[in-house]
Amino acid sequence: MLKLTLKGGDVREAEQGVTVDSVCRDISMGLYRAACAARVNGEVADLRTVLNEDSTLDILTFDDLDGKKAYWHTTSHIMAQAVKRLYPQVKLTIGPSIDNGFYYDFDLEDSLTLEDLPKIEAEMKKIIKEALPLERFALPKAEALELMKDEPYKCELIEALPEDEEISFYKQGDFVDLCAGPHLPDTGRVKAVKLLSVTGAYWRGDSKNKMLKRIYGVAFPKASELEAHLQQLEEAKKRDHNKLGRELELFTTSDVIGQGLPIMLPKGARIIQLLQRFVEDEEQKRGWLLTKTPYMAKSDLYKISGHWDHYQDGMFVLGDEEKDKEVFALRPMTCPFQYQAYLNRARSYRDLPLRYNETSTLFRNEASGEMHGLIRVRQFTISEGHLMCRPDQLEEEFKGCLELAIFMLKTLGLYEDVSYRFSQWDPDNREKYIGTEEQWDEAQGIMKRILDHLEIPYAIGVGEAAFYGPKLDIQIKNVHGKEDTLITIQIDQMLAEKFGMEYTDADGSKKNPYIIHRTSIGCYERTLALLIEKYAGAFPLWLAPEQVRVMPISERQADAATEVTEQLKAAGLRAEADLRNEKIGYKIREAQMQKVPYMLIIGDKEAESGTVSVRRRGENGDLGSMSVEEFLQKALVEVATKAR
RNA sequence: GCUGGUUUAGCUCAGUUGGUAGAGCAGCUGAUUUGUAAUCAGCAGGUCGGGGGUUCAAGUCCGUCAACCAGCUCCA
Repeated sequence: MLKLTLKGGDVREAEQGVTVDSVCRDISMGLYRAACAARVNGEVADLRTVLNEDSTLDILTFDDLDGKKAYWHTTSHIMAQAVKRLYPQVKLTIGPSIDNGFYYDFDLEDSLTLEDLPKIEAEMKKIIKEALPLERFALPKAEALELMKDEPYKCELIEALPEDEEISFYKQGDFVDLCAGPHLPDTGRVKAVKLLSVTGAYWRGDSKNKMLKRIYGVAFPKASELEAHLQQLEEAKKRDHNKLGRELELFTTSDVIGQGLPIMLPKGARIIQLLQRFVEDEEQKRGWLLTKTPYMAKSDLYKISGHWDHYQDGMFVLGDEEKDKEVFALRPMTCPFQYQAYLNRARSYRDLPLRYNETSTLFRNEASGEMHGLIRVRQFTISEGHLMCRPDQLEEEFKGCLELAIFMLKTLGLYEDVSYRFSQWDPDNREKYIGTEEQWDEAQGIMKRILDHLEIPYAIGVGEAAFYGPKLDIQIKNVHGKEDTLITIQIDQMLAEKFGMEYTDADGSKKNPYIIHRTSIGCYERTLALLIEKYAGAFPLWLAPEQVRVMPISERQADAATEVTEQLKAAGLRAEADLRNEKIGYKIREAQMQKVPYMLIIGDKEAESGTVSVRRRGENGDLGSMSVEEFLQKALVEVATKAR
């Protein structure tokens, strides 16, 4: 008999050679039906796994991440089988599970559009109904290649595996796929499936390769869960900054201005102004010195910095090197400009650290397909800064930059939504970077020590570094789950040397300072986009473009309403009066839709007594009546504390 | 840049086999003077994304360019 130690420490006895699946059945039929995979001695495995020794056994259901992965991965195989049945000439590639479902990439000459998805879904339902068992088998490499001889992409994958490796396959009915697993025991375990979209994707993620057709989908054990998930996707769409930001008249775009060049409307511009003032004031408190540097420079500058060789595709170049005496380029980064400020005079070790900040507008010639709302644009304004320091100051200064970024994120309410990425270079892609291997090892070593010392939990992003150095990127996901960099802090020990930036040390020797590139709040456009989604357009009072809407019940109270509005404005609140002869319910509805935080309602009673009836955005009843002064105090405190 | 989709009034959308554009909301005007999420009536608003082509005739069919959306690649 075998001893199986279950989750929670229970020990069960079982026959030698029992499958995990039958252990599940012994435990309970409910668990048997819910099981997706198992963790056997710490390794994720199929439910068909045969147990021959004493083991720890953890049954994974759809509620476990690895269970979910097996479920979705199996669904992707079902989809591949369905596509293969409908389009026998299709060539299979890969089909993994992802964070929120699965996809499979196909090489198919026929066009494949959204309209084809229901047909594929129907075929998948047939396969599910057939409840085909998924059977695993392994072959030596030569036989694996023979088996997959009609699948060129599979052969390419097999070729890349070690010579002596046993290559695993999964078979369901007439469909066989190269796959490491694990999988559900049979296709009948999948219940509610929905195919969501069909898009293009490069083979092996390389734009030089052929573009394949990718189908995304999702599946759940219960139809109601699928329904809820689709509902959630719909809700997310409503928060999408690109939709909401336009509806709330924060920004717009224009065909004749061009892609990636949003127009900030008064409300959006106001929010950015508020953020900018807040950031600049906070930076000043923390010892940062504001610079104002030009938006463009001669190519000479970019040749020194390395941008000309490593970033030219990303720059807007004015003029032609062949024909023109001088060629200019709009700046894609602030670094080389602020370095010129450093170079203004000789620096002593006593001058360091020197912290330069700038509200810096940058221009990057992104490829046409990359632009997206306010997240990815061609012109943006960033709270950029460069800090020159001595080696002994590096960690403390890095920490200061990080603390500033965290302070900003916490104030905005975004801190709980971010994660850290330690972005390193890719040694196999040398032409992307300047500097030597030794310099990279050193810079990354320093950053690693600092991050570990500060106990920053990070993921590593290979190949995500800037061309001049490693980065700590603070990542955030948008409402659709897509991740972007919000804030970045970088250590650079290469550009100071290129620019001849030095300081005289205590012993009289000349040294290159370390440079920290950093942003404190990120670029304002992207940060605004994330804020719109975070708050669904209902900004905290201190950031709301319109903070108070004053509404008289009838024309009789118009003067009182005007007076109250003026009083609020004089105290610094952004207040507007709605003096139209409309029903009060109508006015409230409009203010609610525009997400105005406070509505002040004035009837005869209020007008006489100098009070207002206060209503808070999103709430059904009024907070009650209070004097104008009382409201003002309350609101000003809320603004001052940046309450959320 | 690549794959697919979309583009009709300020917004959300109708528009039949190709036969010469419609609704609701918003806007304007008037009436209503209103107590908590849509008061009533009228008016105005469109080179159907731009520019070509096919046709007796194009919102509708076919190129092309642009913008927007999803994804890939790239990136703050």
